[in-house]
Amino acid sequence: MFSKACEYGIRAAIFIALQSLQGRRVSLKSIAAEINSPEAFTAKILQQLVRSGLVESLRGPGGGFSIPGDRIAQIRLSEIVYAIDGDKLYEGCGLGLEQCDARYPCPLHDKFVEVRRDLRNMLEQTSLDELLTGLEVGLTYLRR
Amino acid sequence: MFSKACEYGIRAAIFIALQSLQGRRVSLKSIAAEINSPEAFTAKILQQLVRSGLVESLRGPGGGFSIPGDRIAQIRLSEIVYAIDGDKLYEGCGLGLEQCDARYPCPLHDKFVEVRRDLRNMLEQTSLDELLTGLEVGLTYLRR
DNA sequence: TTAATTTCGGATATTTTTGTCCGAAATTAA
DNA sequence: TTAATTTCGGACAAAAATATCCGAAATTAA
Ligand code: SF4
Ligand code: SF4
Repeated sequence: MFSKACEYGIRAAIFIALQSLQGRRVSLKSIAAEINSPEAFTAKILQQLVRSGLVESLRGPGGGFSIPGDRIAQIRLSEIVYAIDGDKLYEGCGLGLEQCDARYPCPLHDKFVEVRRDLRNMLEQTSLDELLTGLEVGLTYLRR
Repeated sequence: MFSKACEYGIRAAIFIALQSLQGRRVSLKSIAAEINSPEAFTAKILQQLVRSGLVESLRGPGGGFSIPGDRIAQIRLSEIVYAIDGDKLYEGCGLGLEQCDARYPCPLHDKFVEVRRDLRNMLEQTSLDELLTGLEVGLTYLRR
């Protein structure tokens, strides 16, 4: 459904948020270890999130990544997906018939648009903090 | 949403079905031209559909691809997708957290499963002939 | 039988996605 | 100031998806 990059991005964001809640900044190293992702590749993705303003970073000893407390409830999954995958998710038609005449939609059109809209809605309505509430038991659930 | 291979496969199947209804067998060449897809790549995909028993092929002059009339109403989009992309569509979790403990689902779980189930239902409930009925005006809509 | 047509199958090439390496820049602390 | 730590950025590498090439096999018709 999503690209690997997107999966890593979401998982990383969840972990960062979880630690930020407890006032901890987390290093790339610990993130990659926690979410079980390739370190250097994860770094690239984190940079995208930083540039998009979804995550804050600080260099040097004691540095790392964090998300300000008030942002955790604001940030939606859709923002993370968009920062990484762009609007790939929202454009075009499942059949690859992007230029088909919208005035004569195929029978699949309504159903297809509906499924995609549902996915979009889900991502837009789900904030980062919502994902944390189910993880109170531990971080096990972020690993494969 | 789908792979390119899958898109070409669906479009090709639609065109073959449309022509088969009128008793015409269609060549790889005409398929690729009609659905605007790379010829050799399309050939590979058609072979997958043939091996899966969704499409019939005949070699030699006058040969080509076809779908028996009675099969056109039977074949579901899900079968085409499955023949090409396998069960990629149905497995795992959108976050890539496949081994997370299902007893402690994150808040996204229900929503995510629902979206995927809707997509699956849509594909399973849509037969090839349904897609044809919207195309009576012409084949223009199969091109980009 | 011969030639033409068309799918089949394997090898190869290109592009995109995923992943790695390494040095530079920033920050902190000794 | 120096050394250590950590993110940043660009170049590079590997893997997967997409796409091409070409000859073999099957079929048809002359
Ligand atoms: S009408 Fe059918 S083919 Fe056209 S965009 Fe909608 S789903 Fe795709
Ligand atoms: S509970 Fe959450 S993380 Fe686990 S499979 Fe479901 S959606 Fe994915």
